[in-house]
Amino acid sequence: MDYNYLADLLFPNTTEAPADIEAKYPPRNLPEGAKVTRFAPSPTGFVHFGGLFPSTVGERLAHQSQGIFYLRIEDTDAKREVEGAAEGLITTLAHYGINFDEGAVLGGDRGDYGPYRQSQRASIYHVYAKQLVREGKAYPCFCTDEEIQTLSQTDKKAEIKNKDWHEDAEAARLQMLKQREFTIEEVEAEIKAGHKFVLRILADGDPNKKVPFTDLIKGKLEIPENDEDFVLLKSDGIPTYHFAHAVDDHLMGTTHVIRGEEWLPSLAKHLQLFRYLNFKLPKYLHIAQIMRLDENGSKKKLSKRDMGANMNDYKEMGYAPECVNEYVMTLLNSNYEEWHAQNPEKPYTEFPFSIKKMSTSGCLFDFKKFNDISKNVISRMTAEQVYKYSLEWAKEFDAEFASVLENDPEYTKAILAIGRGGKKPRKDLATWRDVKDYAGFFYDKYFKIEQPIDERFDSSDIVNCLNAFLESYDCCDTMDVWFEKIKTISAENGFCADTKEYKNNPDAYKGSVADVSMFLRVAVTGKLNAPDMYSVMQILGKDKVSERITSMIDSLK
RNA sequence: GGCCCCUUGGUCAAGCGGCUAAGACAUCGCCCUCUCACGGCGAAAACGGGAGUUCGAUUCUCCCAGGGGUCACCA
Repeated sequence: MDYNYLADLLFPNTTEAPADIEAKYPPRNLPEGAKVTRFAPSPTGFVHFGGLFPSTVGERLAHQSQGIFYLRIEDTDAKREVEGAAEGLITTLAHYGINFDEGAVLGGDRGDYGPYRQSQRASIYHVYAKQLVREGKAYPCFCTDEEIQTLSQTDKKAEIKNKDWHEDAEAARLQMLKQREFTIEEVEAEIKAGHKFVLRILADGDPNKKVPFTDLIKGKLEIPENDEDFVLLKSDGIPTYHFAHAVDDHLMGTTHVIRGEEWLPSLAKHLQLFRYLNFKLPKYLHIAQIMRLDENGSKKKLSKRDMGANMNDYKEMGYAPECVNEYVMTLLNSNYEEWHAQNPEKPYTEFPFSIKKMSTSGCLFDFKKFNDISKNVISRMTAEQVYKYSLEWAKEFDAEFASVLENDPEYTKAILAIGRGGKKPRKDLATWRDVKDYAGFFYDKYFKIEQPIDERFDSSDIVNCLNAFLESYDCCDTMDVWFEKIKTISAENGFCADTKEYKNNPDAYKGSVADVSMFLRVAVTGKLNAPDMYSVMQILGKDKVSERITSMIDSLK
């Protein structure tokens, strides 16, 4: 077989040699040990939670080593591509602080190792494809899609759990193997007839032979050699993931390939390809998948459509991006939480991220844990920050609330400052959406009696206590004086002023000072639970406090 | 079904041949307390099973089981 002739037949317009391409992609001038990593999504939708892991790892590894982190768009499948998805991915990633040194950015590409969109690199792949044909390592296959589908029954594979499937697949493989035997004349005839072909690798592996391989996360693995003549170039001349991965990561100088562990089964193909192409193999990090629980209680890979998968949803739910980062970091490096506890003020980017600390097994997404982290992050913010972020959120998702918030910024900030800034800050907010529930009662627009006063109390007693409070209330009182007055009112109306005493002897009283406080709380906030009443009243102001208490009294008469 | 990966409390996980097997979240008590939140103290809760190596296995090896992933001209 004259492979050179075959190569020219298949790629008549490809004139460059691999060496010509290599010259355009010189080694990067980086310090010793610098890592070059990339995030390489296909533009088929949004960034999902699972995608945040490899991108965060890549970003950390590169920037921690003064390396390069770039974005490559794997748009090799026009059928699945979603209009505007690439731009959406870039925007979302930026929202989570994932910034790229090179690659696809809004409005074009940046960097000397592009193009960074695979659809624009067809001619480059063809150079290497042609080279493989010349060396007898790849061959054209003229089988149609339908033929292969029928043979392998892939559309029925869900039902075929037994050996049938295996046999069908084997039959398909043998059929395809025949393609290996085509003569030059036959290929020439097919080409002349205008038939399309896919380019397949001529696999030389024996799956019974295992090659040792070390993954930086998984450790030592045994990979069976590849014997599948997988597709390099689709019939439209665009490469498959496998081929594009090898060519691009080689040319772009990727030192560490970071991807999900679902790629492990096809690693054998990649090892073979790098060997065929004579490329230096990069290091690999196969990250364990994020899981979710299905309705039967078993773990499944978290995928699109799943609750919590779409990162754009987090914005709407009101989660701050730094909360998401924190959670991702705790899952990525188990010692992150400890470090953060010791360095509460430092951003996560100062944490010494370590590959060794990455888990080998998939974890479940835990909203409870995530919310806890979120509460901690927000509790450390200033009232000013909380105001800014919650207003930003409200402007986008709750315009009415936004206008209420910014109607009197100082008032809102005073509210948000309650219990904030001390050693033991309140942790009421996990999301910006929570602000409305937490502090809505401060605004007349949202104030209503949500939880009534316990029915076991006599309304005349309640009215008496509230009236007594109104008479004695002085907004200039200190907290101590304020509370002493409530105690006095309690005692005068048959409620125990001392809660301990009340506990010891509950039958001697109508209730305790805690109950009297509850009357006030419901009257003023409409709720059974609220932040410190003294602070609430201070911020609300005497007029508003009086108005609400009076209103409660009227409703009880 | 073949192949590959994974397996410590409900969840995330320390551990890397000898420990009363950390810690965090969640749960449940108690304390603090005007409620809630915070904070403090405490409780309950785990090495999937079986062989082997070894004086000694959560830790090393093998087998099994369970879970997950993958088997496209998708990535």
